[in-house]
This record gives sequence, structure tokens and C-alpha cells, in this order.
Amino acid sequence: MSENIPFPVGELPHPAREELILSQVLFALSDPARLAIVSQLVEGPLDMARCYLTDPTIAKSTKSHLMRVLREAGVIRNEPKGRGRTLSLRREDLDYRFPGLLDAILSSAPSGERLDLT
Amino acid sequence: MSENIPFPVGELPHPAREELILSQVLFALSDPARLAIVSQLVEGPLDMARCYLTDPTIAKSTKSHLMRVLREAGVIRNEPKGRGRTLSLRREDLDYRFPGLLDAILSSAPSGERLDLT
DNA sequence: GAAATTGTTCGAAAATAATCGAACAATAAC
DNA sequence: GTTATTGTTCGATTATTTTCGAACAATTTC
Repeated sequence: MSENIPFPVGELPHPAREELILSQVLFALSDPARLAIVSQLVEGPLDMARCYLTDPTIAKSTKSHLMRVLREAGVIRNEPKGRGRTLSLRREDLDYRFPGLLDAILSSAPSGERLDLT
Repeated sequence: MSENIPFPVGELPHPAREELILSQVLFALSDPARLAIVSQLVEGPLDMARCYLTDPTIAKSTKSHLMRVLREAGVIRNEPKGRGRTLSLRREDLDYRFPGLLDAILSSAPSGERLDLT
């Protein structure tokens, strides 16, 4: 009985580069847990299972929600990969729309939220 | 009957430069109305009465609250001046703590929220 | 000093956002 | 095919934010 097919859960919707809204990006990055996620993605794409949260007691549905906020703001990409997901930073799009913003934020981020950039 | 003297309302508390927290700043700037206020302050200090909101129907207590969020995040200064208040951007402190951040945000802000910078 | 101006604080109501567990979906492993 | 793994969605709950009007405070103007 397939009624109410909401979404095929596989490919998720991502805003186009031109649709990114500054306020939404700032809001997404204004949460320490979300910013910490972004910091982990600076080095490159990451399997979601290998993307750790500052608070390990958080429910997986909450983790999923954090990713959703980042994705809907256009900060990260979330793609199916095997039985899991690959997360990646939309650096080009962010730099194109908001030049210097990501760098400024990442270089100001608390050290606990920043990886080694040497 | 002076009980419960909460605050002399005059000088309001401002966080010190070292106390500014990135997440709080980003959150404060993630609201379009608040960002618009900040954009008006780029040109210099402004009497609060001359600081306009995008939505003119907003209550004065709400306007006051918007200013409070910006002040408590350390984005603006709010000082008594005559019977009103003078608002100013804490640019030096922000630039010191979060280099490039304010510029990146302001130059990416929607045109309706940005003044002429020529 | 009385009235007008400007803006803060307080308390309550409304709107948003965060969080969780349970149910579901998709792939992988067996 | 069955089970395990990984992560999304849904619905409910809680927490945080926003908004407002009323009351109050400080200053200016009269």
C-alpha cells in the first residue's frame, strides 16, 4: 500500500548555489555542534558514521537533524554512499556567494572545533 | 520602597572584547532585522531613534530586544545620550577577535540591508 | 514641577527550534 | 531471503526566541 510517498530517501534536496541565503548560513553555523561538524569537513568529505559530535550522547535522529539544518542552508552536501552517507562542505558555492565568510568563521572557530590545518 | 533594584538603566552591561563568543555573534547576525541594524551602523554611531527597522510596525520593546541581543553578543555598543541612546558598531573588537568576519558578512549582506559604501 | 520623549524591563503569549524514541528505508553481509 | 548497519522521517515534548503591551526610568522641554 504505497500511499503518501514522502521522499525516496536517497537523494535529498539541496538548495542551488544561487538560492543560498546569508541569514540561513549564519544561523546554521551559529550552533557550536554544527560548526564543529563543518570544521571536520574542511579536510574533505567524510562518511557520516565517521563524523563525530562533541556530545556523544546525542540521539541519531538529532544528529540527522543537525545535518539537515546544514544541508538546507547549503553549507554541506549529503549524498548516499553504500549503506551510509557522505558529507561534504560546499566550499566553492559558499565562497562564490559569500567570499571570505567561511574562512573567517573557520579561522575564528574555537580550537576544539578546528582541525589541524598545517 | 526601593526593593529589587534590578539595574539603574543607564549604563548597560557589555561583554569585554575577550569574552566575545563566535557562536553568539553569528547568531546575533543571523537575523535579517538585526543584520540590517548593523549595516546602518557601519557608517558610524547612530541615535537609536534614527535607527530604522525594515518592519516599521514593530513594537518599541521588540526593537529594544533586538538591540539587546546585538549588545549581549558584543556586536554593538549601546550608551545613554541625552534622553535617548547612541548605538555603535564594535568594529575594532570584532575585527580583533574575528578578523575578516564582519567585512565578509557585510559585503555579502542583501542590498536592502547594506548602505552605500562608496 | 508637569508633560513629553525615548527606551528599558517585566510578564505573558506565540512562534521556532532542539531533542528524543519509534518506525521506516536502503544497502550490505550473511 | 534474513539479519545487521546506517541514517531519515514522523510525532510528541521540551527549550529557546520572538513579540507585545504595560509599567517604569531618565532626560528634556515647557
